[in-house]
Amino acid sequence: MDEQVYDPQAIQAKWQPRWEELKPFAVVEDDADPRPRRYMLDMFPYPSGDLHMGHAEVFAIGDVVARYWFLKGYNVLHPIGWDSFGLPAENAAIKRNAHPAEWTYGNIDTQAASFQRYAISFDWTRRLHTSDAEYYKWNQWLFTRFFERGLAYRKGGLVNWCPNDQTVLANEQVVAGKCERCGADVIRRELTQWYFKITEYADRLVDDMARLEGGWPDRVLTMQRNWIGRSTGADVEFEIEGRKDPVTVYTTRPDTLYGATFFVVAADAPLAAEIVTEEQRPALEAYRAEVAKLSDIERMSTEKEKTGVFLGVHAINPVNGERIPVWAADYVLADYGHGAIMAVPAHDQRDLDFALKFDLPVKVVVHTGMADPGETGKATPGEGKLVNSGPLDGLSKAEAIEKIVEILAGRGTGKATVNFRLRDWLLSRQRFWGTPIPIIHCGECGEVPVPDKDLPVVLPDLRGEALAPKGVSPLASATDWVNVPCPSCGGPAKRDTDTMDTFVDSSWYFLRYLDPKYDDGPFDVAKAEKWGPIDQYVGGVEHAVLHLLYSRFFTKVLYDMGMITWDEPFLRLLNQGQVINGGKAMSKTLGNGVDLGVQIDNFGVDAVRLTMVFAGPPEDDIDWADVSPAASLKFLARALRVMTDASGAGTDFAAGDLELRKVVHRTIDEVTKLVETHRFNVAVARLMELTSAARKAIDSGPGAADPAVREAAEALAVMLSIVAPYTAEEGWERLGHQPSVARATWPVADPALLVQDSVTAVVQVAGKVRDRLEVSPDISDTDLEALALSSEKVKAHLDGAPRKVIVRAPKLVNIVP
RNA sequence: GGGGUUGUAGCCCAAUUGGCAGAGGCACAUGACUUAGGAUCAUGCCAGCGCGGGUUCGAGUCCCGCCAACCCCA
Repeated sequence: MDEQVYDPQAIQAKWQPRWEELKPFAVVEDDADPRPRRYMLDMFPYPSGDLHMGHAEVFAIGDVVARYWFLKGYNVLHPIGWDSFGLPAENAAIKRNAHPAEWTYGNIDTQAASFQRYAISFDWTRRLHTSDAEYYKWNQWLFTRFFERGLAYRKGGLVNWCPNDQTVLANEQVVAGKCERCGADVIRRELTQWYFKITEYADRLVDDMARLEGGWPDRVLTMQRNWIGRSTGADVEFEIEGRKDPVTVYTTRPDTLYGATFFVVAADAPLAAEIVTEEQRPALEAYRAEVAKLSDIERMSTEKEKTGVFLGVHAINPVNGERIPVWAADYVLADYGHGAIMAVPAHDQRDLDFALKFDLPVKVVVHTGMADPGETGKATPGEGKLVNSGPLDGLSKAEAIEKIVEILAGRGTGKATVNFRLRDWLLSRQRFWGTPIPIIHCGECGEVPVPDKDLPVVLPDLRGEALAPKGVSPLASATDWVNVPCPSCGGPAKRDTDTMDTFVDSSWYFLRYLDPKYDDGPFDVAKAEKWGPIDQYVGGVEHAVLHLLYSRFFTKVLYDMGMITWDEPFLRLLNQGQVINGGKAMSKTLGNGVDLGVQIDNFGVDAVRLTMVFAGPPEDDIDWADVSPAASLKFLARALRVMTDASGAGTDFAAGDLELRKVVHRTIDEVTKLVETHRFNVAVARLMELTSAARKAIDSGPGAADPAVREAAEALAVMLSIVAPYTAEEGWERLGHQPSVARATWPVADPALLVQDSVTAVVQVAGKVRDRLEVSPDISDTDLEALALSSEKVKAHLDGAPRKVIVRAPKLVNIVP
């Protein structure tokens, strides 16, 4: 019987074109539509070639949620687009002597075709690409608004520089001292760059995370909190001998001020060069050259041997007037706090390491009960009573902090303050394939934004060798493009030649989806009010601090601009795991990659999707060596056979076999709860049980004609469609329904069919099961106890009257002899 | 070094949130149907829950300590 043979490729070929006609997921924007709205968003892909196993997992998981919502009757927005600016396109263009757009849009077309085949429930009419001028025009428009609000500014300073990619990087893009993208060691360079003032939002970014509790994974919230790194402490002013103005340091431990025995300035801070004596200057210069080669991570590592140079001057401890030597060192960072610290070696390990290395005094001011740090080499950062600290003696840490801040404030030499680890977002890049920064530099007028009417500033047509990295932006070589009249005075001026970090593109794309052709602004404000914020966001945990932090920042700025009424973009976040192979991440170099296309050719789209969903909890990694798409295929064949066999069954469900009906409704009830709580793997297991129950009913129960068999098959088709849409659609048709199953209604369990006639009560004696009793589900504790105590099997284990009987009707009795 | 997550059959994973350790799948074994089986169907096998304590009538579940793996931060 041919129709019984399950041929996934044939079913795909049959349904894919039908769906393209039916467009079951196109959103109808109709204000009269009474259905509640839901916005489902997958992190959009970078077009680096065809889709791979990682994409297959995220999008399969996101699609389960989206399709579930469609079937539950929500008006669902589920869009797709491409994060299509970025370095790989540029590198490919250099290699092939081509334009980055060729590689980019070629890959996008490939991925789009794969998505169609993979049957994700996208509304294709909202497709966008961030490398389209009609998209990046609005990056420029937003940049201009940020500039006007003082949130985009240019400053000189030490920046992270990737010598391989020949561009600067944001702090977030430097991982363990290496370029996040290419792995090269990042070095520090002094450059003038554009920044977004994300630090102005640091407090709100921390505080508002309280509202995300429960909706976001805790670990992501923790990672963002750590990244922002809010700490409370104090600014303290120290006089430096020979310098007019005092120098401010930030400390989280102002209570230990009496224990400060030396003073450290970041070697690369301007202050070091300013105050160093002429004798010591050559030593400092040599030292600075060494330090420049190190990353922040290396500099702050507690493992690293401490280095430093005495600057030849002394500072005055403001509370006790002690003269303490001033050193330059690399373990203090120029851009954290004020680039200088008071060193308290007794109670800070790094300060202690430094003191021991250079033979500086160690003075204990907190009595912690631990051995003298000067002897042991172990600092005592814990709490205790203050000692050797004048007016602070005898106080606890909290009391001492309060008191010292009061004393300092009274003298005008210090104050309580909050400090952040978060730095401003360095957004300019010296590369081509990105959004040009819409600023014109004029000798007379300074930085002049390109007027809105002249946007977009379109990229000049550069290709091949012209894009090769050379330390300045390739845009600088496009002379015709660079030289423009100043919009303000009309005099000769030059365009800014840097492009924006591509994280700008992804910081607001979810708003552009609402109407990607919208021409009166970056997005339609009315639609943002209707659809936003995103109800469910799905993507990888690797974006825990980068993309998710930037998007939150943009959302808050847009809120402040009055363009949206919500100030957190993503209400719920699901981080799916990675697909690995043999315990290791799939990679080209390891040669352990698994080709998605080959898997689909062998097992079909549905089997691959099912494998992804069934492998385990969505947030866990999937080891491809542990799963079996062949087994998934087998199940789908069984399911389709059940749906086929049920096609002749009766339609009067109420007349169906009661036992099977109960299974059906219990399954509906459980699967619904499991999908709601994202336990998709368990939901699939329940569908497998339902399939087996229906199979048994057909073969050795009431038979294929029983209406309960149809009820089971139809519930199966609808519920299975969120994971395996092709198989479900084919089954739905064989059951005599019009396509598409995507427009069906999620089944509802009948409460009357969920109640059980009897349950098994377990009777334990001293915790050991001695008997099982079939009892009514609403038996009383007293009745159940009596029943249990009269059991012969129980009596056999009892010697006289029990000491205690615990009854949990209707499930359990435990008798303590 | 600090913080977090996880640890249940040979393997991937469940367990109504304190109540019979097993739902589903893989692998394996046996049988049925078969020219055949790497198809299909049926049946079966396998752990006492990472280790050690504690609370409790009762602990995979709660508490403490330890070990291991992974992830963040240093």
